Amino acid sequence: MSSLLSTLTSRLAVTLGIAGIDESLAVVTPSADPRFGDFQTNAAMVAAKALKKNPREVASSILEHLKVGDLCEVPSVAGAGFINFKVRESALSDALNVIRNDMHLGVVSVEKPKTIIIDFSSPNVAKPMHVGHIRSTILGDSLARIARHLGHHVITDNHIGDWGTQFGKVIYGWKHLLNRESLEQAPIAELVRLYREVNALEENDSALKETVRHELVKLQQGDAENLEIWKQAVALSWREFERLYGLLDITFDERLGESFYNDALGPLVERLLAEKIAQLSEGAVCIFFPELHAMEEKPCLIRKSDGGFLYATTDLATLEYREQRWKPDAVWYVTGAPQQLHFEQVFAAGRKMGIKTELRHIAFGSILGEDRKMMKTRSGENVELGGLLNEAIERALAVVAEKNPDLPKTDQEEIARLIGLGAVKYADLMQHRLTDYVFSWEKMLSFQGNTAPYLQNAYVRIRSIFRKAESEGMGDAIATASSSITISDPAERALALQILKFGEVLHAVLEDQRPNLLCLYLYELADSFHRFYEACPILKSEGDVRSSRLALAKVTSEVLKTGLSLLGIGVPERM
RNA sequence: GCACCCGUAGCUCAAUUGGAUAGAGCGCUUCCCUCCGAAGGAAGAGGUUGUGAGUUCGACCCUCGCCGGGUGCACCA
Repeated sequence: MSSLLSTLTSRLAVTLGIAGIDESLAVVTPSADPRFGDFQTNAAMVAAKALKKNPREVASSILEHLKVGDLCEVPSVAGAGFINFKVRESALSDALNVIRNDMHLGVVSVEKPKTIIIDFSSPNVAKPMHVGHIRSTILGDSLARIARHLGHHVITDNHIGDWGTQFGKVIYGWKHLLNRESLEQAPIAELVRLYREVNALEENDSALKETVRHELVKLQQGDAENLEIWKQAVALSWREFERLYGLLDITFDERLGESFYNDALGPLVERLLAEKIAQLSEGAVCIFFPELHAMEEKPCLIRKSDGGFLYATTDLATLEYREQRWKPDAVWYVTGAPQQLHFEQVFAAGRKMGIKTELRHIAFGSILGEDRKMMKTRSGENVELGGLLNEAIERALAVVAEKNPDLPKTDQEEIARLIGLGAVKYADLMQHRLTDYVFSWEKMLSFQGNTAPYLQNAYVRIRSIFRKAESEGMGDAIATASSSITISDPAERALALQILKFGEVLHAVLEDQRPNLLCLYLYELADSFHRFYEACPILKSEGDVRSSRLALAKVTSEVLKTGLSLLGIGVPERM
């Protein structure tokens, strides 16, 4: 079923073809200002440039052949050569009635589904997840949800840091300083304690330093005891990670950490050397990019002079594994902007290895504290994610308890969970991902403005209308609300047009991996609804008008719920 | 030094292939609850989009030069 916009676009394309103009110029967009109609196309102006003709004349000649009378009022040429469309109310009603009965709410799946691997979150074992992981985790999850919703085949992979030099200290600490009880209660905290204590002891004790290093070497060589300790540390860390992912409602298809690729690193380096893709330089093995001007002096190191491997080595082995196992069309890495150079190197190296897959670094900015510096605790440490989420829920609970004290405690807690977690996620996703943003409890938990609670509340309010309708015996009105939507009032019209945009916005989000566009859309949808709600009485109207308005409210609530779910945010029925 | 990212209202941020008079929220000034949830709505003040050129019918967006902030740059991840 084609949407209003896509119908207009295809009609325009046909007309352009007749006029001898490139059909790819047939782009129709929602108008920026209602005074210019509902939709517009700039095709005439773009075409005029290529043809070296007067834009307005081109626009006029396009209109001579364009047949859209069934959908719009007579299109007009305006300004420098814009063509404006004002949709007929009947066409608007028709389009909305189609969407209302469409379980995908007007969202059309992509024509050619891709296999997309999304690599995100990636915490380090034996360390707590902290604010630094928030954006990767939330952004990656949302992109995965949206890509799936549009019909892509998505594989989410949590490439955790489960192998590294920190294990020398952890293992030594485990053997000599372990507190079993603490380990049971708060495993990661105990592992961190071990790491720190050994680190401090090492400072002035070179003999100990050597012992600790030896523990790491034993682990790398496969020593049974050390391997067992390592396995337990990984398992215990996972236990805590999963608890957080469960709270956030985030799941992964794969959890292939760095250690999974250990055995592949040596052979990979040897092969790249043999194939002359890599070479020895100052004792290390590097891949050089003399053909890439910006990276002439930025080689990718894949083996240290002491024989150890690096981050890039694991990434290349991982990439190769993914290529062989899934043959993906794209691999997306959701990590911070500072890692840009690293990924440019890995991608360039990958291309030298013959990998054609679309590789994208989905970079994002930092979360700042109120002081506009990287967010830290007062003592200068990373803010732990678990504590942050708990605080969000507690703060939300305080608000819910105050605004709605009559609700049962368990309901309040459930609502607070949805609001608190939604607030944290939304505050992150609503920002353009590349900009740094200032973390503010007050702003994200406010019920006013562009926040998750505001959107959740818009949904709740609609649900409340339906509860009221039922309690007042308007069951028949609800039943007939599925019969037909009729648009007449300007506020209804604005809401209807906004609802119809849902089908387009998700594609735009995925184009640049920017969920903030979906946030903006949902905020504008809630805004349109509130204006409609003010201007158009629903339950106080009667007959067809009432059932039409109920239906309009219903679709709005469904789009809100679906849209929020694609951001990983749930909605309560009341709050 | 080189590379990348960012400079938009007092503050926090948007702006749909380069489109029409650059939009929201917070804060500030006024209004609107005998009326479906005021957790809302209506109206107002607030801008040389860091800066100087260039390309274009048209530039927050593209090109070049400056200024300011952030990040990264051979054996950490």
